[in-house]
Amino acid sequence: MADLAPEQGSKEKEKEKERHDASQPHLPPLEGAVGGQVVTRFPPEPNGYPHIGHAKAAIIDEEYARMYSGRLVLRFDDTNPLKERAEYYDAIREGLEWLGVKPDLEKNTSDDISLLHSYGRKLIEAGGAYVCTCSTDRIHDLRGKGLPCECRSESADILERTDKIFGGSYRQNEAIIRFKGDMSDPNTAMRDPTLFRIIEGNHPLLGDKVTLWPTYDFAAPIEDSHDGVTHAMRTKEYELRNELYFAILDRLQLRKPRLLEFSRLEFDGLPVSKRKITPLVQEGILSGWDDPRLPTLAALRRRGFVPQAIRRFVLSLGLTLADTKPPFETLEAFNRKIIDPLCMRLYFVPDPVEVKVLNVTPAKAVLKNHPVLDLGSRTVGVYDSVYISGKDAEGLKAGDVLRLMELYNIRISSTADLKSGSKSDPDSSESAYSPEKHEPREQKTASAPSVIVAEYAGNEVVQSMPKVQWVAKGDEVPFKVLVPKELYVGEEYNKNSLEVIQGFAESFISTLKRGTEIQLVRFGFCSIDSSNSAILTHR
RNA sequence: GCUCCGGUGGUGUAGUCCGGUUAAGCAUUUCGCCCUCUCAAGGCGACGAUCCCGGGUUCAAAUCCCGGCCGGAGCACCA
Repeated sequence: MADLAPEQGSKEKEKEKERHDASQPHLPPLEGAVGGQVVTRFPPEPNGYPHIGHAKAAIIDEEYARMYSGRLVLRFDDTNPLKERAEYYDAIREGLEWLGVKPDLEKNTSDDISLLHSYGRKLIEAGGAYVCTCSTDRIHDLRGKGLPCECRSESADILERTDKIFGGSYRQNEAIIRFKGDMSDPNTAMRDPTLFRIIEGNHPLLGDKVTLWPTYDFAAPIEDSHDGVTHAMRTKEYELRNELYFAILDRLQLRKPRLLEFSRLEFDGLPVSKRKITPLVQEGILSGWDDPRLPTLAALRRRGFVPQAIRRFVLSLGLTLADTKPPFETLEAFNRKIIDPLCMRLYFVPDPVEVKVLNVTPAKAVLKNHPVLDLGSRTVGVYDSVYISGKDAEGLKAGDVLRLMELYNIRISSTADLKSGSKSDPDSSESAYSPEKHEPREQKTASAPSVIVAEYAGNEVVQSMPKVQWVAKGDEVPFKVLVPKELYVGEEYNKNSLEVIQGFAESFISTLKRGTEIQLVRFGFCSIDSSNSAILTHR
């Protein structure tokens, strides 16, 4: 209700307010933070699609920047031409935009390549680094033993070597620049780590003009310092490199940001690693990087998660070093609460079974799109037959009474077909539609009756009466719901990671746009994926 | 192997720095009840942790100290 920031759009203000609502999970205070002067940074490497792990880092970075009215820098850490690709810069930008993370500045580490080079040269000149021409094996070996190599000594040709490496006279693998640390330091990150290496690749932004590339260890501290970052957050696997980070800045006499670590975010069964995902995408087992079984932002989005839920979820995790995998259900709970009031309710019957109702006159049912909120309604004509789900039909016996939601009550007269009707082949679909191409698994159906006969049993809503959703015969459209399961069970790809549930839905469903979030009554929340399919977001 | 970091109910966390005022707050899950023409949301409630273990310091320890156990990370010319 504050009357501040009059120039800001009120809609924008609302959004901002919502996002930082005090009643929602929030982060602890930042040590050493001064209002208006905090600068954080999100430094992804453009080497893949952004996932939930990126979301955690980006959201924390942004929350802190906003919390102290500071600034957020998005810096693409693109110092390895072998891995970066132009499409990934875009994918990351898109992901952030969707998340609602708005950087105040966007830049690339590669923009500063000459700055980085000059600091590299400066470091060598100050005796803080040297050119090493040893083989990778030898370096590895000596590092393990805690012993220095000849290149390290102050010997003669250091100037010559320096000119050579900056002048581009060395080829890939012939020389690197190493930090002069302590070869016997218990922290192996300090045993003369690599600061620059030669990569004769094609950088998406700089092409092949540059071949001497800084490593993350060198670029990160300098960039952070140079970008005015006051609080640099990274995941805890970098902890051992903090010492190096500060040592580099010390020797270069550059301002030191504060460093904070937090644990990585990953879900059980939902691997984030490219090693596990890429092959599945390439082999076509997954539909792409937005396959609903993936923890990528694109997948979460396609599956029906909203950014606000991801933000709340991430904030609820807090800043902790403990390595744990939070339950995916928690994310679902956040999402469910947010989307529930926005989702239209529709009827879908898996495994449809026809119910013919006697003694009834054709009716027009007006179905509410939401039980309590005013989201409008739709009208469905019912002659005398409807479909209900196989599961609801299963236990019925003559005399049972149930309510077809928002229609009328029926009393079962006969389920005779149940017994005579095939106990046979559970995989043969008794419905007219046929499954499309590669469906991993068909919904298994116990012997379902083909037609149940019932009679009209009044229209009174009785609290205790079972209520089931239905689809009018004649109004039905074949519909399938993709149910994403764990992609990996342990180290193994889960062959049943995508279940496909077939059924009938109201024809109205096919008018919905892709990406529309709905709730299939007594089934779950779903994101419309095509005119005849949806993805289960969660129950 | 060496070094570093973690270890609070089924799960994720708050509290730990500045020891007592909560023998442990919140969320999620599960289970009840209420509401309800959904197995959703909402409301209420319940179950559930001797705060990894063992010592020590103290009138008092989840909180401090020591030892151990378990888990993770790093030891790349990746980030």
